[in-house]
Amino acid sequence: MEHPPDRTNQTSHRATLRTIAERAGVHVSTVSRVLNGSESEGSRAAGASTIARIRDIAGALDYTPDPNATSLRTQRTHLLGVLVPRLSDIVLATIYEGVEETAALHRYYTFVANTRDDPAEQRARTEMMLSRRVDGLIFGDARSDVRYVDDVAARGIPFVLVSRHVGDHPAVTCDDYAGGRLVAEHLLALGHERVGVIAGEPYASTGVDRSAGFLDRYREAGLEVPPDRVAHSRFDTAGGHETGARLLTGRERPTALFAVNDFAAIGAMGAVRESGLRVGKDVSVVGFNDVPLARELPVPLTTVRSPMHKMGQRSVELLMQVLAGQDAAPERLVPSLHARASSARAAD
Amino acid sequence: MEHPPDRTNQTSHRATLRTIAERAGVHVSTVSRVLNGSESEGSRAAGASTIARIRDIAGALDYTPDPNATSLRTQRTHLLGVLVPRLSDIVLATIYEGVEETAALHRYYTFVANTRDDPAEQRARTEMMLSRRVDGLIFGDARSDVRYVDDVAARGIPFVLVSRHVGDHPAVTCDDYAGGRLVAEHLLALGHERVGVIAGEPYASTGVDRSAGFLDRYREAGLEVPPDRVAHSRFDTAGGHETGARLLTGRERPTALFAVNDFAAIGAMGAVRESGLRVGKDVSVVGFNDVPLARELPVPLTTVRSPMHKMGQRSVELLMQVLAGQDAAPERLVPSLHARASSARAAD
DNA sequence: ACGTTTGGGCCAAACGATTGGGTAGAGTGA
DNA sequence: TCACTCTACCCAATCGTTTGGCCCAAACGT
Repeated sequence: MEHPPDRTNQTSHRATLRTIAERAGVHVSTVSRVLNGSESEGSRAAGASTIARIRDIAGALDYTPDPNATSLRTQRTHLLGVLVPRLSDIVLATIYEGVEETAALHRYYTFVANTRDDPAEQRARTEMMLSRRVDGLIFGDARSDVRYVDDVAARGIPFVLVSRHVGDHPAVTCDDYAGGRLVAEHLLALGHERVGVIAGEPYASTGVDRSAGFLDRYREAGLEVPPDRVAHSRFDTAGGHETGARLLTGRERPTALFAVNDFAAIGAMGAVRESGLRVGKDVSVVGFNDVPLARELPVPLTTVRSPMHKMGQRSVELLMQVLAGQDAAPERLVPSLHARASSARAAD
Repeated sequence: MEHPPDRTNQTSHRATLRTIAERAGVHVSTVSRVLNGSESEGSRAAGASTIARIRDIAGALDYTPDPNATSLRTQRTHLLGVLVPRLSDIVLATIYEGVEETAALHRYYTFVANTRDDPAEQRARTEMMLSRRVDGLIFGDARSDVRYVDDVAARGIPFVLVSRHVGDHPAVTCDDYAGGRLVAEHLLALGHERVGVIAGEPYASTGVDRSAGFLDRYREAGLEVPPDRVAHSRFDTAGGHETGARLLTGRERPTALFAVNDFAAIGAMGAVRESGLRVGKDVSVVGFNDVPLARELPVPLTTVRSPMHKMGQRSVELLMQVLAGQDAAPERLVPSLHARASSARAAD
């Protein structure tokens, strides 16, 4: 089972334009024009029979152009860089699925890298991507405090944001503010007056907007949520657990918790259980994103569905516009609330 | 906020070997040799002062070599292709995190694509990767029924498998068989005699090995699990739910369910609840992988931890060996069981 | 019959880096 | 002094494509 030390047979009989040109008895530039499609170019380059011959030969040899040679010549790589906090977060993974799929449709390939929301990593990974000469970037990890993307913009590098927005760079997000309001609406309708918010990281527009929408709606209902019932947190289960536990220990225990992320919500459910309370009976819990397992939990989770896959798609399409030199308006996609057993009428 | 229609300023003053050569007053080949490190080459190419001068200039211009030009010349891209069933599966996402991280360490970049376990997609995506001239491939989606990887091997393309194994291609997996035995051991110790297995897809070695280990251990204990208590399933929550529900409706209801995947286990928990039973009281549920949220669930899930991140790492290292022409032995990493509230002593 | 178009190509210069050969001059040994 | 070896470079081909020109012959208009 020794592997061949060199890959000669892999590369040696890879067809190139030259191979085809020789076989067809025409010049390599003719082959290039014919194969490059663009109809008009092709048919101006050769007669119908020559075109057919070239196409046949290319097919038989299953020729694929060498992307390195192409990129070298054209100075565009058809490569996109995607930065996310972490891919093991289902939300980002799903967004990325949309990105990858759509990019492939446009014959683009994507690199993706985790930055852990760490500004140094963000910077480093971006430079790595640029050194690979990507045509454009998609940031899923924009921070409102460390505005690295401003620098990137200043350098004239084409990019879009996804999931989070910052400044007025082109971005595709969920309408998080509206989503937050939906949750408030829901909990108000169920009669919850004392509520807590697990608000996520302060530098991410997702958490910030969701909380803002929620708090605004409560304020409009005449029920200002006091600051000690709004706590920042990490976006994962552990973060939700801690923060949830903290919110539950106040003098007046809230009857409902809104976590700006499903995983934080699951953590919060853990905290509720640990306090000897029942989710959906003693304390309602609402999440955000509607990840697939939300509905499968022992107590199914009420949550706001955000169109993650679609956000990925749209972000690529937006980037295509930017690459074409058009300018691109921010987009916010509309969320919808899905009520399940984790939220119920207030008990008190 | 118009974007510049062309990216002249992005590319125009990108330093090349020539820029540096001119500034330094030497030939471009000299610059190449100096910058290419390799010590011996470098110092044979130029005198100490020239070397310093070149290095300085390159630094000042922050030169990075054009990977397309390099690849065109050297016929190697420093690119790796990674195929997974889907990235929104935390397990694969975590493996990929390990891959990406380790690849970056070796100055390789990775493309990743979802194949949904669909043979046609697998084939198509592989060809896409190859048309991008990747140096090697990592398959996280090998199927034991449609042996596409055999073809890939036959073409002499360097690759390794991760997560699943098939044939005797180089693979990095968890010792799934041992993991299955661990679960059996655990449930036997708790006195469970009637057990059901949610066995995953029949074409994935993960599920197959985990079930086999489990069933073998039960058999050794003199408790053969009847075939109607072993059911294939998809790996996601929905799959676990369905299959769990089916297993629970047999005449003699099992007192424990082993799902070969945490998400299937969560689905099974949903099914248990739906049958009016309590997880960890009436029915024990055990999963596999120990994804982070397993311990945060309302009823924390007993599960087997598989070193997902590490599998990703090791797979890259194995591929590096293959690329170096050495041959590479399969690896199986050892799993460990983590008992939590979802499994308890048998009730009957 | 003669200029002009057009169909059907060919030519060659890039793109940026690598690498197997030179080669001029300085130093060395005999 | 001569042959020789280093040292420190330079030369040029090459990887596979793209693309602005150029060119020849046939057809066409008048």
